[in-house]
Amino acid sequence: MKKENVTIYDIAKESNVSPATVSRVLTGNAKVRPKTMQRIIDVIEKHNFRPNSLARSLLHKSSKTIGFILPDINHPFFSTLVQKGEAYALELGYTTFLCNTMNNSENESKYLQSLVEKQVDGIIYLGGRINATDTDEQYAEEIKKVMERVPVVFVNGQMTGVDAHIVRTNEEIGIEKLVELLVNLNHKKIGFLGGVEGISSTDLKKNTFLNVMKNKGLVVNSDWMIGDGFNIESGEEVASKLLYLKERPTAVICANDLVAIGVIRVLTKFGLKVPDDISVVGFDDIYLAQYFPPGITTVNQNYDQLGQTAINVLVDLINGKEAEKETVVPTSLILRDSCKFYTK
Amino acid sequence: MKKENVTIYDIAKESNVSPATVSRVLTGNAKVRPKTMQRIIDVIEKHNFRPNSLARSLLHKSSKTIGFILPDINHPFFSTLVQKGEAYALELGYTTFLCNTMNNSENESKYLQSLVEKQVDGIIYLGGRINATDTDEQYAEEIKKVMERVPVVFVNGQMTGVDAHIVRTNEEIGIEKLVELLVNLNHKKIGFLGGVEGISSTDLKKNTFLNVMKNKGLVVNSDWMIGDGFNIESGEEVASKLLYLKERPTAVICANDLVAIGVIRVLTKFGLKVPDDISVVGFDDIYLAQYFPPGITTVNQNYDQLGQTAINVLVDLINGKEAEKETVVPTSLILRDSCKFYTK
DNA sequence: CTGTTAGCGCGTTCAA
DNA sequence: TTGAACGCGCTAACAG
Repeated sequence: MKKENVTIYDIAKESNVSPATVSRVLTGNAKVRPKTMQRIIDVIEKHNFRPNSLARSLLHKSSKTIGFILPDINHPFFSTLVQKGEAYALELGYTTFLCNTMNNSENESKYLQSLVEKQVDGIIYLGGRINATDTDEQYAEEIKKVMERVPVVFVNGQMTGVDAHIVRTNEEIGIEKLVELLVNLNHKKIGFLGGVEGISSTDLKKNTFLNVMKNKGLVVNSDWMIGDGFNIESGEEVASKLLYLKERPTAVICANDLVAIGVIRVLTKFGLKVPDDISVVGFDDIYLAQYFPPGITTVNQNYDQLGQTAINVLVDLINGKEAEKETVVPTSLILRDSCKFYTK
Repeated sequence: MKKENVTIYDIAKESNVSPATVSRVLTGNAKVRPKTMQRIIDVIEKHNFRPNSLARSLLHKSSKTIGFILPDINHPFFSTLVQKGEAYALELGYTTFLCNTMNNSENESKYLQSLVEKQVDGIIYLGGRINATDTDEQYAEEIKKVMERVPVVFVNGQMTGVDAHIVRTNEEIGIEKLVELLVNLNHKKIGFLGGVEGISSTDLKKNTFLNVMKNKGLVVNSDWMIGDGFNIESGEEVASKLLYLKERPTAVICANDLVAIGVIRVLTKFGLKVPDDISVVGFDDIYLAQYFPPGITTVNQNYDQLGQTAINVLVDLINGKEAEKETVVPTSLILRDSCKFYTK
């Protein structure tokens, strides 16, 4: 099935010019006599010739390619973010490699290697290892070695001991806004559901939640901070535990919208109405949040800005420019119908 | 920001061997004295050296890379399918380029070019241009030129005049099963909602629907075949039109699950209960179908098999083997709670 | 078992 | 305005 490759030599020969002239036409880097140019273009079109970007990249030591490492392309948070980043990178002349690790740490290593070998100009790192609150020493070493060769930007993550550029959502303020909303709605018993201990975004959200509650003089029952996961199933699981409690919270903040969906499902199934009997809020503002009944009040991730900023920082790094070490992207509260004034 | 590249020459020099020997330990293609090997490995590790796969691919004329062209990575059908295909390709030693065209035909051209230039070994084509019932002549020419250089597999699509290998879902049987289910549930007034005219999968589904209905001796009111789109919004829109009809269908088949979700939302909002007042079924069995209340009866796409088959066919083509010109992947009916026996 | 060499396809000197 | 020649990093073929 080998198809013979047409090269600039073939084009050159057929056009009675040198390969260098063909190259000039291709790149537009130098003047070529219009007549000659036209002749060459005709031959190129005739053979449907495309230059080999491998050879070009080899020469330039730049592939105009950015790699994305992400844990799960099926999770709407990541797919949305990646899409925004990709679109913007394309505008800037970069194509992208999407590396979906499927939440598998081994795959992260493989892909990291692969991206280096493929000579990407930069890497955007999302989730996975950089989401652990306690950094694994070995992983840190690995990424540091990668960073010696290729600039890397972490999105919503960090690794202790790794001096990477970071772009992140302001999750603290997001949680703060949610708590304040619920408190304004007269809720005093508020819980936090879902997430995974040891994952930095969860830990950060939980800590922020506890702090804000404390500042408001509100007590958090430890039974109200449970859950283990980021998907709908884990939301269902945690909600069913909630049902057995003698004293239930009147409102819950969920680690993300998927968890909120799971929680709402189970509560509804067992006869509790959202928001009438219990208020539920999420985080991320995924596409579904507006459509899942009753419409989920949540915190918008500002996907556009997050994606573009990450790319901007990375491209600056690629070009040897200075860049902010840490950029924090603001969030906004999205009010829908999953929470309500508490009247008791 | 240029980081100087370590090459096998540097490694060779420092290990007091020739570049060829370094290459041998890298590839494992020939024997090297263990002691020498160890010395080389040490130097490689010391410098954290990784071979440049660009150079390697240039030499081998094979990049061990597969490109995916897809219209929308945010659509769960595509993201799920791509994920399955990608995972399987990885097992076979191929990394993948994901090219998300964002439903933009220009981007399809760009990415097609880009993949050829990047010397991918093969291309999996999903959606977009190959989904048009009537093929655009120009697009056909373009893809034919690509196919002269790189093997291409179409998934759930086709182009008249383009002799491509195709792997597709058995959408006809899927629709047939849905109609039969509804008829067995005593429904006689059945509609088809959503989809876009001129998109082959829609046209195919609609035609199959009409044929099966005819064979059952059932009449389809043309007011019951409406809609324009594949997302939740379009489902909402079409459902609101349904509400104004004097005579409404007692059951509707939706072009996909997202449309079904939109339809259910609006019907519910206006006081019609699903499935009590009207039965609604979808297509694709996306992740959400089981979770969106009341749980959507649908047709499973068999993502694993679809993805793996596509990759298998493509890899066969890459290796110059014969492959089935068209492979049809079976579907299965997934029964949930969005339809019900009609009792009037 | 190891070294030398050539060439994959391209773009950029330098020289004409 | 054009051409000749080199080298990007790697590996296969050939010698030794």
